[in-house]
Amino acid sequence: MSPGAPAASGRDVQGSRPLRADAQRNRTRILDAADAVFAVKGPTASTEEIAQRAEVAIGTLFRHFPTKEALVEAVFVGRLDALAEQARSLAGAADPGAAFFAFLTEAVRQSTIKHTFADALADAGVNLHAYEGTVAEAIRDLQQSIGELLGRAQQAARVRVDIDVRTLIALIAGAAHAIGYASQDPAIERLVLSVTFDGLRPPVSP
Amino acid sequence: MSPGAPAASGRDVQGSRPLRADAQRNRTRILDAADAVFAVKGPTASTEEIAQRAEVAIGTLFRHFPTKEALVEAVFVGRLDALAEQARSLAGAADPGAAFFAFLTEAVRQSTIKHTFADALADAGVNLHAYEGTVAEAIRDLQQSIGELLGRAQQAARVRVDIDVRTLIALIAGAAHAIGYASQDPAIERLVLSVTFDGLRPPVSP
Amino acid sequence: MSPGAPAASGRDVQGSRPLRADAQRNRTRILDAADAVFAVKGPTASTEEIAQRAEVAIGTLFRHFPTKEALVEAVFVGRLDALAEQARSLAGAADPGAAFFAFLTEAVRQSTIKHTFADALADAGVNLHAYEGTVAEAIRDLQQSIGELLGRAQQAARVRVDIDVRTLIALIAGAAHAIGYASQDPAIERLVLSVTFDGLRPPVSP
Amino acid sequence: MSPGAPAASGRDVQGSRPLRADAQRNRTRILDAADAVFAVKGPTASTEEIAQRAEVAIGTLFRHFPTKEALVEAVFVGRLDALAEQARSLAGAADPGAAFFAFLTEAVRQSTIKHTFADALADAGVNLHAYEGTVAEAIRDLQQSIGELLGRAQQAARVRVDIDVRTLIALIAGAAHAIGYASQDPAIERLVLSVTFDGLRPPVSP
DNA sequence: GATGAATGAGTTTTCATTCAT
DNA sequence: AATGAATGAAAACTCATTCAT
Repeated sequence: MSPGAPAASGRDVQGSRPLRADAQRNRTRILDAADAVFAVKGPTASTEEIAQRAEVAIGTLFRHFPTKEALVEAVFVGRLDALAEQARSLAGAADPGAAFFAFLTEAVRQSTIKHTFADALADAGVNLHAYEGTVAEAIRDLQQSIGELLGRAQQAARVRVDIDVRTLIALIAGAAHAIGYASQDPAIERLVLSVTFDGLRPPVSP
Repeated sequence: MSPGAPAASGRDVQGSRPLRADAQRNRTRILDAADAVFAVKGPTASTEEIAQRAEVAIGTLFRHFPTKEALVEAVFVGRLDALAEQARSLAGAADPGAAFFAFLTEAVRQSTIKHTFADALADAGVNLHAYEGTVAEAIRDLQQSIGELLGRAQQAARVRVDIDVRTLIALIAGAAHAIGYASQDPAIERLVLSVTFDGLRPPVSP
Repeated sequence: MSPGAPAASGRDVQGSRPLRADAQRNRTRILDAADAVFAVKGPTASTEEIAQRAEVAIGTLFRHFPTKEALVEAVFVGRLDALAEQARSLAGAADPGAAFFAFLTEAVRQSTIKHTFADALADAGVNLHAYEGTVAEAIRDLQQSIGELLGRAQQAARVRVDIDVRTLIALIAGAAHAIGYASQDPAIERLVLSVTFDGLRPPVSP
Repeated sequence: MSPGAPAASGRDVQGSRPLRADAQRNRTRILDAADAVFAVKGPTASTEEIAQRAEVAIGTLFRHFPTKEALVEAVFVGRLDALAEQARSLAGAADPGAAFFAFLTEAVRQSTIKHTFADALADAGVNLHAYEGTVAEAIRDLQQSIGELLGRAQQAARVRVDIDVRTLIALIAGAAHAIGYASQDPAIERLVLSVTFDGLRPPVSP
C-alpha cells in the first residue's frame, strides 16, 4: 500500500478517545482491505469479503463501522484526503501551469482505478451541500487545495478563467470515467486527456 | 417517454413470430418500467420493483426476459438504438460541424439521465470485442452512424483529425458523467460541454 | 412407440363422450410425451417440457389432464395396462413355470427404465386400498392377470406356495430398483434376477 | 433418533477446527431435521421446512451447508456411516452366516424408512465411480465393512460365492424398496426377506 | 377446442446486521 | 474488544395453473 493510502488518514473521529493500539491496527486493516476490494468489485462487494481480506471477524468490522455505508464513506474520505495531499504537495511549484496539469493527470489516473470513486468524487464535489460529517469536511478541504492550484494556473494564464473548482472536479471525474474503460488502450487515454487539457486552456487571443 | 425511447426499438428478435398484441404491450411496459427504474436506482434495482411499476406479475417479467441480465441488455440496446437514430437523422445536415456538435450535445444530455447508461455506453463503445448478440450489433450500428457524423465534421475541418469513434464515445460518456452530478446547475453543464467542444476543435493554425 | 404403450390404453374415461379426432390425437401425444419425459427425468419434470415434447400448448395439456397429478396417474395406468396385457398374453402358455419367469423377467426390465414406475407399482400393488378411480381399477386388473400366472406356476410346483400376488409385485419392484442402478452392468442384472428367481422356487424336498 | 443416527456421524471435515458448542448443536439439529423431513417427503422437501423443523433461521442452515445438495449429501453420509458401523459391530461374530443375515435384515429395515436412501445407497454402491468427496469415502468404507461380512459368510458356505459386494448392496436396496410399501404388512416383509435370503444361499449340492 | 401469455406462491441462496460466547 | 454463529428480509428465478384471445 502506497504512502498516502486511505488508512493513513489523519482525520480524527471527533469525540472518541484514542483507540487501543490493536483496535487502531484493525481499523487500518479494514480500511485497506475495503479500499482494495471496492476498487476491484465496486461498492456491492460484501462486507464479509472485506473482513476476510482484512483478517478480522465480521463483528469487528461492524464494531468499527456501524453500517456498510459508514465504511464506504470512510474509504472515500481516505481517497479524498490522499488527493488533497497531492494537490498541496504541488501548490508551491515554480510553474503553476505545469503543476496544475500534472495534478490533473494524476487525479484522473487515480480516479480511473474504479468508477465508483470518480462517481462519488464528482457527486460530492458538485453537490457538497448534500453531504455532511467527515465527507463534507474532506471535500471542502480538497476543494480548497485544488482551488489553490487552479487559481494560480489561471493567474498564470494557463487555464480559462471561467472554470471554477466544482466544474473542474466534474471534469476530472468525467475524464476518469472516459479513460476507465480504455484501460487496455493507451491511445485513447492520451487522447481523452489531450482533449480535456486543450479545452481547459484559455482561448488564443487574436 | 420521448419518442425513440427504448420500448419503441424496432430491433427484431430473429426467428420469433410477432408477439400477440397483449404480450407486446406488456413487453413495452416492462421495458419502460425498467428504463425508468434503472435510471433512478441503477442496475441493482430489483426485478420485483420493475414488475410492480410495470403492473405485471414477476412471472411475466421473466417470461419476456429470461434473466435479469437479458432485461438490462434490452434496455441498453433500446437506448443505443435511440442514439443511433438521432445520429442518422443529423447525417444529411448542410453544416457538418453544427450537426456534429448538435449530436454531441444531445448524446451527452441523454446519457446524463443515468450514469449506468454512460458507463455501459463507454464500455461497449470502447470494448466492443467483449460483447456479443444484440448489444454488439447495436453498438456497431451506433459506431457507424456516429462515424459518419465525425468523418464529415473532420473533413470540414471542424474536428481534430486524430479523434476516432471509440475515443469520441468515451468522451461522450465522460462528459455525461461529469454533467450528471450537476443536474441542478446549468452553468456547470454549459462549461463541461464547452471544454469538451473546444478540446475537440482542430488546433488553430499559426 | 411400441404397441402396448400407455397412449394406446383402451381404458375409457367413464361418462365422457368420445373425444373429437384431433383431441384424441392430442391426448395420445401428451401421454406419450409424458411417459418418455417421466422415464428420463422422473415425475418432477415440468409440465411445460412435456407439452413441448408433445408439441401442444400448455393449455391443451391442462385441458386433458386437469392437474399434473392426473397426468402422472394416467401415465401410470398406461404402464399398468401394458403389463397386464403382457401377463394375459402368457396366461395360456404350455409351460406355466417358464411363462411365469418369462413374465417376471420382462416386468422387471420394463420397470427398470425408471424407478418412479417401480415405486408406484409396488405402492399401488401392495396398498391398493389407498387408491381409487382408474388406478385402482388398473391395479386390480393387473393383480388378477398376474395372479393367474402365479397360481399356475404354483400348481406346477415351480414357485413357493406361500407367495401371494402382493408380495410378488413388491418383489418385482424391488428387483427392478436393484437393477436400475446397474444399467451399465449386465452381470449385476443377471445376478439380481438369479437370486430373486432362486428365492421364489419351492424348497427342495428331502 | 437411534444411536448411530446421522447427526452422530463421527466423520470429520478435514481442516476445520471443532465447532463452537452452540454451532455443533445447531448442525446436529439441522441434520436430524433434514433426515426426518427427507425421510417423509424425499429430497425435494424444501430447505425452509427443514429449517423450521430444526428451529433455526434459514440463514443458519445455509451457513452450515452452503447448498441444498451439500445438506442432502451430509444426511446420506450419516446414514452410510451408521450402516457401516453396524456391519463392523457384527464382523467378529462367531457364526458368520447368522451375522451376515442379521446385518442384511437390519440394513433392509433401516433403508426401508425411505426409498430415497435405498435409491441413493444402491446408486452410490453400484456406481461409486460417479461420486467423490465424503460420499465416495463413506461408500468405500461401507463396501469394505460389508465385504468383510460377505466374505466370511461365503467362506462358511452360507452364501453363494458368485455374489459380490456391489450386487449385494443392490439387493439390499431392492428389498428395502419392496418392503417399504408394505410397512403395514409384516407378512410381506417376512416373505420378501425370506425370498431374498433363500436366493442368496448356495445351491444344495446333490 | 387450442393457444400461449399471465399469475403468484414457492424455491434456493445472499448478505447486512445483531448478539451470545 | 474480538469472534463468528444466528438472524431474516430480500433477490433472482421456477412452475403448476388460469384465462383472455
